[in-house]
Amino acid sequence: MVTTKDIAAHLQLSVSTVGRALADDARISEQTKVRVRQAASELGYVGNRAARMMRGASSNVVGLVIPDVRNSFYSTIAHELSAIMAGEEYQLMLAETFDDRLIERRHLRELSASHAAGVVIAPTPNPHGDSVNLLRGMPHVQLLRRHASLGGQWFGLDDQRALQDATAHLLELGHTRIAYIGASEDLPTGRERLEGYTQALLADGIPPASDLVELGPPASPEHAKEAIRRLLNHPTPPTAVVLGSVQHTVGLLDAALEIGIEVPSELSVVGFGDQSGFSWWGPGLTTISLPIGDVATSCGLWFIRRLNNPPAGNDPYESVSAGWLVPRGSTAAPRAESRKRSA
Amino acid sequence: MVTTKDIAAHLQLSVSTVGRALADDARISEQTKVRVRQAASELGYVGNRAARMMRGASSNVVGLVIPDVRNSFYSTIAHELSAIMAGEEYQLMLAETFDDRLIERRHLRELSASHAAGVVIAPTPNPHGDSVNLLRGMPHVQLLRRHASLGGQWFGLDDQRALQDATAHLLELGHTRIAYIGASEDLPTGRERLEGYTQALLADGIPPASDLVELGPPASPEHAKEAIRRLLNHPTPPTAVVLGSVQHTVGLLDAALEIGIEVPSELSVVGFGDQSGFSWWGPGLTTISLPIGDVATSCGLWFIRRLNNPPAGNDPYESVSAGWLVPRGSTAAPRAESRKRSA
DNA sequence: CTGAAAGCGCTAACAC
DNA sequence: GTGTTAGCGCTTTCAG
Repeated sequence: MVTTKDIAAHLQLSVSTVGRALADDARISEQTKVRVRQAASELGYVGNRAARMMRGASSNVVGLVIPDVRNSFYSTIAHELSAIMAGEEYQLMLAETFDDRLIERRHLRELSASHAAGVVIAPTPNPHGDSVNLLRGMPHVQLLRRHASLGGQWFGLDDQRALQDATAHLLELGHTRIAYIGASEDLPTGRERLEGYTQALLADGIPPASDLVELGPPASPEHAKEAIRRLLNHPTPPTAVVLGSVQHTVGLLDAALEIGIEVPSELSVVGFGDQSGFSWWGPGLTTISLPIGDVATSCGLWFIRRLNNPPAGNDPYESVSAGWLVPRGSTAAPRAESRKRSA
Repeated sequence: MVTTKDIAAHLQLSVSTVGRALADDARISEQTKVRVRQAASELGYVGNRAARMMRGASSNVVGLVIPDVRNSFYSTIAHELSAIMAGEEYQLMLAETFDDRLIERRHLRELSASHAAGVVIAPTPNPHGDSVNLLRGMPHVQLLRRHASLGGQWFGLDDQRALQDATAHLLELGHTRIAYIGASEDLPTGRERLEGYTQALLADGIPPASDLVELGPPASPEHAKEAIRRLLNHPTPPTAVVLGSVQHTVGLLDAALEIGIEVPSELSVVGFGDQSGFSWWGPGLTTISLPIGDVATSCGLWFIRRLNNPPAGNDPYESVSAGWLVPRGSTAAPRAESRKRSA
């Protein structure tokens, strides 16, 4: 291992001069700087981060704290951030929480103990008080999900508008009994999405019916499977359903094939997010496509800049990206019989 | 930050005694150890890893070097490893190579410079000499892919058998003109898979035809799209196709819908791997399901054990897991006309 | 059994 | 402009 000492000996200089030259200190002559830099690259000098960290510097590690990387939303995010970080000499630490606030806390402790340069986090529904404190001590930004206690820096989606558009699409087709299966309200995104669904109905003068709303854990396809069974056993079943999470969409698509629901004649379906395979399903899934990759990229670039030149204050910053409806075959006007029945 | 010095002061001991007690040194009395341990936990002492690293210790970081985490194979692996590592006080560093050996080298340099505890790697087709040397200096294990120069520790799939089984399934149905679209031969897994395909044909007395084999970059769905067009424009087109990579499978499924290929009547298809959505596609995709999660788990557990008690030698260790055929609707006997034509 | 002291590589105060 | 020195928290001689 080549150290500053080696360079100093090689050039008959003191370690401090070498250190200063490498740090581009104003007090060092240009000539010396050049000599030092050259010697450093010749000898293959690589700064010892452990030593720097002992002097209070932070590491080049950025933590990515997310529920589950198998979810295509989060693997896309991991990919985009990893690519950006690698280009900027940062390393990405992967930390999965499974929506468990204690696991989340453990990861944040670990990141804090290792003097992480920063944290990008999609928080659990209700982060632990310790987690809030730990994050206060590290530069961080929230992604997709947000929790007021974790500060005002956030990059996310317009969740309300996404569901509003999805629901409006079904209303335009003539549906009136529209069900919603989505993430529970303890998640901020869950609240927003439910609100979008509700608002769209109200805008059309349709009172939201609580027996058409099925909320559950966002990471569970099973919830959607059970929910759709319940909904279809209803005396006057819905003629359409809107999904409020990727995993619920996956669950519903599986269930529809298992049960043998006829889409769109028996039931129209609007999915959430657009991943490989949604276009293959049955007549093609009409869905809300969301620019996850772009959100992650913006977030990554913004965060890097912040890490490289830390701002004095901690001004809130929000970025909201909108999705768009991708019409495919899974939505159609309700059958006459259904319309009559629901009238 | 609580240090050993603080504990020493608190207990009227020297730092060395505290350090030794925490390291469970034999020379320290049991009583002192107990006192020290108690004080440590009371004061909330957390060892400073930077300081330890300066003394030559390695970090608790395990690098995961893979082509692209958006690929479901690799996101599954990232997930399983991350879960195992978190439980053992290790942290998982995500490093994507995009099958570029220079990016791979950069990641390995970074991991080496940060004294990573170890590396789990799915190597690029032909790793750089520097990468080989860097890995020699770190505990490591190869996953899925293997390269002889990177040592004999490897966890992977029985690639040859997977393709042999897939091809045999089509032969049993009566196909004789069976095409193969898969990863290029510079990838060890690519060679194995092609070999499996070839062997199955030979076992049935059918000479492999080079114009039915389409090799290309494994991460590119586009390659499969172009390949299937070429194959179908053939004067005597194949009646069936076997895929030799997940991305090629995705590409082919997309292309089949775009072009409007009738599956299985016009073309039988056997996919590679089984991910969410494959069962939705058309009549359901017959495919080779592969136990990626299990392979990753075994690999993770084995590697952790190795990190915790490093063995004297570096004996080779190989673990091969087999996949299995999942028959669905995308394969059927060839049409009489096809059979006649190819006869 | 325990303590004192040195040193890992780097940076920052303090000289000149 | 450059050199000297001290110290970050820990482990590890070397003394007792």
